[in-house]
Amino acid sequence: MNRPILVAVAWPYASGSLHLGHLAGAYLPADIFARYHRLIGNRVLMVSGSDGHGTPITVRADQEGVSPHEIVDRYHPEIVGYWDALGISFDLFTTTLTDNHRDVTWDIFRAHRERGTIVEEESLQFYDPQAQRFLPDRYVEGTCPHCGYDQARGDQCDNCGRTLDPTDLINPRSRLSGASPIQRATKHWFLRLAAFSDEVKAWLEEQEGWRKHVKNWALGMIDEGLPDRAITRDLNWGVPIPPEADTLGEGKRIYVWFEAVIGYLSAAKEWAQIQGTPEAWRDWWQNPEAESYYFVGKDNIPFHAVIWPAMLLGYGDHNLPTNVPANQYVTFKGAKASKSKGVGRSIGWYAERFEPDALRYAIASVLPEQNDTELTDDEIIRRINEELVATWGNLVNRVLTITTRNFDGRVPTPAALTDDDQAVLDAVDRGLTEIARLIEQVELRAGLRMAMDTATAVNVYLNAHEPWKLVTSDPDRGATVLWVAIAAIAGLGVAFSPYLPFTAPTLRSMLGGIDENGWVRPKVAAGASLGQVAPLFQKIMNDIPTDDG
RNA sequence: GGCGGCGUAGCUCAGUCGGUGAGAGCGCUCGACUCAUAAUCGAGAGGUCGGCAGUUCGAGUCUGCCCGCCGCUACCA
Repeated sequence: MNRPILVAVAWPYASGSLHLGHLAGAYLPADIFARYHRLIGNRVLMVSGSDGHGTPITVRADQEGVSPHEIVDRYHPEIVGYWDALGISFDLFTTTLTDNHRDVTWDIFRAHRERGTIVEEESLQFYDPQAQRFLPDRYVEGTCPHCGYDQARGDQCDNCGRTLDPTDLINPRSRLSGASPIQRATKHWFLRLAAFSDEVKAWLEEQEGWRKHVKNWALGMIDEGLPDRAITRDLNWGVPIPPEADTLGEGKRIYVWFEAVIGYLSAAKEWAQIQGTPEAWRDWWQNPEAESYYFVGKDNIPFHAVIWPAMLLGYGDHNLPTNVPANQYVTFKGAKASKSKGVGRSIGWYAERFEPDALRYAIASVLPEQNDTELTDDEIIRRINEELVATWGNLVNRVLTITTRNFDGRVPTPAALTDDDQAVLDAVDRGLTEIARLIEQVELRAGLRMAMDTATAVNVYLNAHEPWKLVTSDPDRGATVLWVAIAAIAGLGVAFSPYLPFTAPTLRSMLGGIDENGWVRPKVAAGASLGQVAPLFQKIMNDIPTDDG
């Protein structure tokens, strides 16, 4: 197999620290998927980057009295540090602040403008006459028409939770100056999404293997009708409008939702340039055999399952997503908990306290692929101690300890295999096949479960044949059983490797230096010297503060 | 309010096209084993599948209504 696989991962805002929800929602599943495909020999390109534009960044910059660029310069390296610490193996993790990204954005903008699907429209917007600025909805405050709350925002009432339009507010006022905002005409560029409704709908309907909530959501959105959507804003921070189209007046930029998704393409081009093969990106974007998978949270479904495909259709000659395996959310104490209870804890907090593979295991075993999933620190520790260490780590340790002690640190030489011996090896081979199928369907949690179940089968085999007794009562048989167990562990090591990339090479060297050789049970050579045996994972004792600590 | 998803054992979750007595992991109880990080293996207890009504020979699975949670609702992305 040698398929081109694009692994496109959501672009985090460079405006704050990421938490475990981000990791579980997008980055870890993307990495597991990418590592699997690399291992089976596919050409993987995994890209993302920090989103340098957008409201959260300008809000934070305003709060701190620094430039938005300073915010990005602070958080982008922190985010990159997470990926290094946890082995999230991007081929490129860039930002949206590059000239390359601007150029690609302009290219798509121009293509749509030429075909008439980006058009100029005039709209009325609130304007603060005192501050002399157009006001985003959330900068207009007033009294909620539904509940009477007097500090409702123009986009939503925080008291009753209803969605609002700024014109709904009673006695609207500007949050900047307190002045009464006036409605004033302003021109913006709009994307005419409706022009692509039929095409996107037909495409969505023929997609198979998509998650139910993703497909239904996207189709429902189309059935409700896709309105024209403004892609520029009255801002001074963002990708500029192409010069020939920058005719709407001062202080307008392309808004982040339009350009951020373009990052997948611009990052591929940037990667190709860095490689010194500037045309190489085409293999993932224009090769009809290429596949593309977009790992995002459920809040991002409309942008990846409807809007981005529409943008690509208008651009032409680029592949639409193969799948958008959007995850639900990880919740912490009902998602409403405070930082002190664990919600706001950064990935870095966990990365400093847990071995990376242990943390990856705990998160991968609760990936919210179907439902929101509740996760606590105690649950993470439980998964590591009761599952990872007890079943898999201990299996490796018990087998290699007996072997080292009785066979002079070498892989024993087996006699003829019995049916039981062959059966356990067959179970490992079947496990590899099944796990591969699950990973390709992006059912990563089930894949990991299957790997653990297979490890249990090997533990069962050991308990049934008791090699620790055979080594004295029937040494040939003992050698055979241990050889089988080592061969099984080698196969399991392959199955676990996309999930546990840090301990995968450690295990291979313990097993006598076997090579990585695709998604098959490796051959283990009798007589090979085993490496230094040590537990793959440490059990976590009570020295890590948990939710309540 | 509208749209979508979800609500299954103490906890975290599986249940494909409706069909033999509803599943897994962990926890719990009992037992086996003792090579191994007090790890492993086996057995058992534990569920009116959110509620009500309906379709059907038969529904966790389909339909309607209700309750609860999450997301979206186009100026957060």
